[in-house]
Amino acid sequence: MSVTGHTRSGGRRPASIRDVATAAGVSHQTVSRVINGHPSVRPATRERVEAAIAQLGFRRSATAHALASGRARTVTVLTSNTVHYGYAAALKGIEEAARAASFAVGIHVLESDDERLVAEALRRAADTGGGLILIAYDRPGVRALELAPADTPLVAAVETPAEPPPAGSPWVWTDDRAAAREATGHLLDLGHRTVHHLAIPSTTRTSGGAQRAAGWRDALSRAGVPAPEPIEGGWEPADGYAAGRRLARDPDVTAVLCGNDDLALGVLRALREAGRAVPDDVSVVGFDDAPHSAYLAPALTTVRLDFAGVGRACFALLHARVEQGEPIAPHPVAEAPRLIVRESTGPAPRR
Amino acid sequence: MSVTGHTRSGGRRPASIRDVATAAGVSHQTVSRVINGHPSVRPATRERVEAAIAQLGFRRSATAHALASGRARTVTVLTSNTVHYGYAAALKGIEEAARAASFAVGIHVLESDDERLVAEALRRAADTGGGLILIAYDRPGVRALELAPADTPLVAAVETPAEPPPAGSPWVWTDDRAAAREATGHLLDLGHRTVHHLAIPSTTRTSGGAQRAAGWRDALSRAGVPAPEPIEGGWEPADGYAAGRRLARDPDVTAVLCGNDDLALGVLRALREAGRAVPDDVSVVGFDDAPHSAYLAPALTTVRLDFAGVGRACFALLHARVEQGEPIAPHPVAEAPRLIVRESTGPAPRR
DNA sequence: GCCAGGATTGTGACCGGTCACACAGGGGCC
DNA sequence: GGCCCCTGTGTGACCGGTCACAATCCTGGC
Repeated sequence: MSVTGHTRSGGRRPASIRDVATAAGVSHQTVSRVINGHPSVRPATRERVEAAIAQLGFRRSATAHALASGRARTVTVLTSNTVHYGYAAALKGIEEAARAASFAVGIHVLESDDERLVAEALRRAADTGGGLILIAYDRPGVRALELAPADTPLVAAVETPAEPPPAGSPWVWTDDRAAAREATGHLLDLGHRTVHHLAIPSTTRTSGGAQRAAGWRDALSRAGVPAPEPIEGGWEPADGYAAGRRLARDPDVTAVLCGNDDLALGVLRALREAGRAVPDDVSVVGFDDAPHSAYLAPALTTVRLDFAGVGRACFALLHARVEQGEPIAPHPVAEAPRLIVRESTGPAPRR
Repeated sequence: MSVTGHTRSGGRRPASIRDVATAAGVSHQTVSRVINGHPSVRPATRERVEAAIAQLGFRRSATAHALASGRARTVTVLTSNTVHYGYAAALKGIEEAARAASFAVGIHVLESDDERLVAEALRRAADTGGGLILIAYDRPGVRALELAPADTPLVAAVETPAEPPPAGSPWVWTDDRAAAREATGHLLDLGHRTVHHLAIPSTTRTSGGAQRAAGWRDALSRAGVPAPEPIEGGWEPADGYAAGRRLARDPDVTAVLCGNDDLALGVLRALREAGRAVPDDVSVVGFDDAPHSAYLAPALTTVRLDFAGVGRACFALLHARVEQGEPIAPHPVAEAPRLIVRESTGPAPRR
C-alpha cells in the first residue's frame, strides 16, 4: 500500500452572517431572515443581501446553526455491519432520503452487544444532537434498542415483530414472516415432503423471535407437516457451508430454506461437494436477494426484500418526528417482499 | 412494509459546563480544563468536578465544541456507492479507525459525476467542518478530487496512479497494477497463449489510466504476447454476463482477467450457459476477493485487496493532518494485494 | 522576611448562528 | 386626526463550549 503526504492549508476564515450584513448594509438578523426564507423582508433588501451572500461565498455554518437552534439536521445510523447486503442496502436507502432532505448522515458501528459498549455508542451518537436510526436485525442492534433512553429521537429497522408492537414504537419492517411462509409453500407445492430451515441467529434469546422461522413453521403446520428441528446458523457463507455439510449427509433432506442468501451460498457449495445436485436432489431457497444471487450456479431462488425502502421509511419517520410541525408526509412505502423463483428450486426427487 | 408511530419526548435540557461548575463550586473554565485533561488543576478540585460531572451526567456537546474550537472531530466520506464490496469495505476501515479516535463519520453519496452535483456535495460535506475522505475509484470520486478546493482537508483512496503523484497529494492506494501483473502471469504460467481482459470503467478519460489494465499489459508484453483489445465492461455482474457471452463465442479465448469479482461472476455464468467449462475450457480470474467469491462454483481465483486497510490509512492520514501537532503516527499499513488461487483457473486446454 | 515565578483559578470575549423583543413607518378605520 | 395593527428592521442575549489574559496562591531561593 502506498500513501503520499500533504501540504498545509492557508485559507482565510469563511464569511459569517455579520460579514454579509456589513456588506449588504443591514443587520445580521436580516441576513438570517433572508437565508431562512422569512417572508417579511422587502424584496429590495433581500436582493442586496443575496448579492452579498453570493459575492462573499457565504455558507451558513451547520455547526453554529445546530448549536443555536438546538436542531441538528443530522441522523446517525447505528448498525453492527456495513458490508453485508441487507445492512448496506438499508444504509443506502437512509442516505438517499437524508440527502434529499439536506440531512447529514453519520454512521457508527456496533462491534458487539456488550452493554457498556452499546451504551457508550448510543451516547456518542446522541452527542451529535441529531436523530438515530438503529438497524436492529441482530443482537447488537436490538440491545441498542433496549438500552436507548426513552427520550432519544430514534427509529429502528427491525425484524417482523412477533406480536403487534406497543403503540408508539418507532419501528419499520417488511413482512418477512409472510415471505417465509410463501417460500416454504413454494417448496411444498413442488412436492417436497418437508422443508428444512437454516436460520439466521435470532435476536431475542427468549422468544426465539425470528419471524422467518415462524413463517416457515406456519406453512409447514398449515400443510400438516411436522417441522424438523431448525438449524441455528450464522450470517456468513462459512456458516451455511458448515450446516450444509451436515444437511447433505441426510438423504431425507430435499428442501432447505435459508435465513439469508449468504447461508444459501454456503449450502449450495456443500451440497455440490457432496455430490447432491441442486435442484434435482435438493432445492434451496435464500432470503434477501443479494445482487450476486441471480448469477450463481444455479441461480438462487430467494425472497427479495426492499431494504432500501425500509431505510427510506426509517428516515421519513425520523424526519417527521424531528421536524414536528410539518405535516407528517405519507411514508414512502417499501415494496412488499416477493419470492423470486430461479434455478435452485425444483420438483422433489422421486423416491 | 409496516411502520409504527412514535410519542413525543419530554426530556430536560442536558447539563452544560456551567451547570457542572456551579455544582462543583468552581468556574466554568476549570470544568473545561478538567474535561480536557489540562495538567494544572489541583487533584482535589479535579475530583470535585469529576463528581459533579458524574452526578449531572454531563456530556460535552460535540456541536458547541466544534463551534468554539473550530475543529470538528468529524470525517465525511464521499463515495459513489456504499453497497459494492470494495466501497463498503473501505468504509468499514474508515469507520473503525475513526471510532477508535473518537471521530464521528459521515457519509455522502455522489450520485453522478455531474460537476454541479459534485461541487454541491463537496460544499455540503465541508459544511460539517470536518475532514473529507474521497473514494475516488470511479468517475464521481475522481471528479470530486478535481473539484475540491485546494484548502479542503481531504484524503483520497485512489487507483494506483499511472505516474508518481505530485508531492503532497494525500492519496492512498494499494498496488493493483502489480497485482494484475501477477494474476496475468499466473494464467500465462498455466500455459494460456494470451489473456483477455474485461476492464472496469477507467476513471480518467484521456489516459485510460486503469492500472489493472496496465498491469495486465505489463505481464503480456513481458511474455512477448500481443495484448488483445481489452473489453470495456462495467461494474456489475450483468455487465460481466454481457461481455462473457461475446467472449464465450470465441474459441480462442481460454483465459480472462476481470476487473472485479462481480464482472467475473457474470462471465462465469455466461460461459456456463455457453457450455464452456471453467477451468477446463476457460480460466477466469477476478479482482477484490469479495466475501462470496470463495463459495462460487467454481470458487473464484482472484486478487485480494485490503480495502479496509486502505480505509484505515485514509483516516490515519487525515487525522494526522487535522490534529497537526501530534506526531504523525506511522501509517497502519494495508496488506499488499495477493493472488488467491482457487478453482476457476487451470491449465490451458490442449488444442 | 521578601520577591520571582510557576501553579491554579477566574473573567469576559468570542465562535456563528437563532431567538425574543423593541422600534420606526405606513395604511385602514372610526 | 388619532389609534391600532402590520410590515420591515435592528438590538442584545443566548446556545455551550474555547481562548487569551488577569488575578491569586504557593513555594523556593537568597
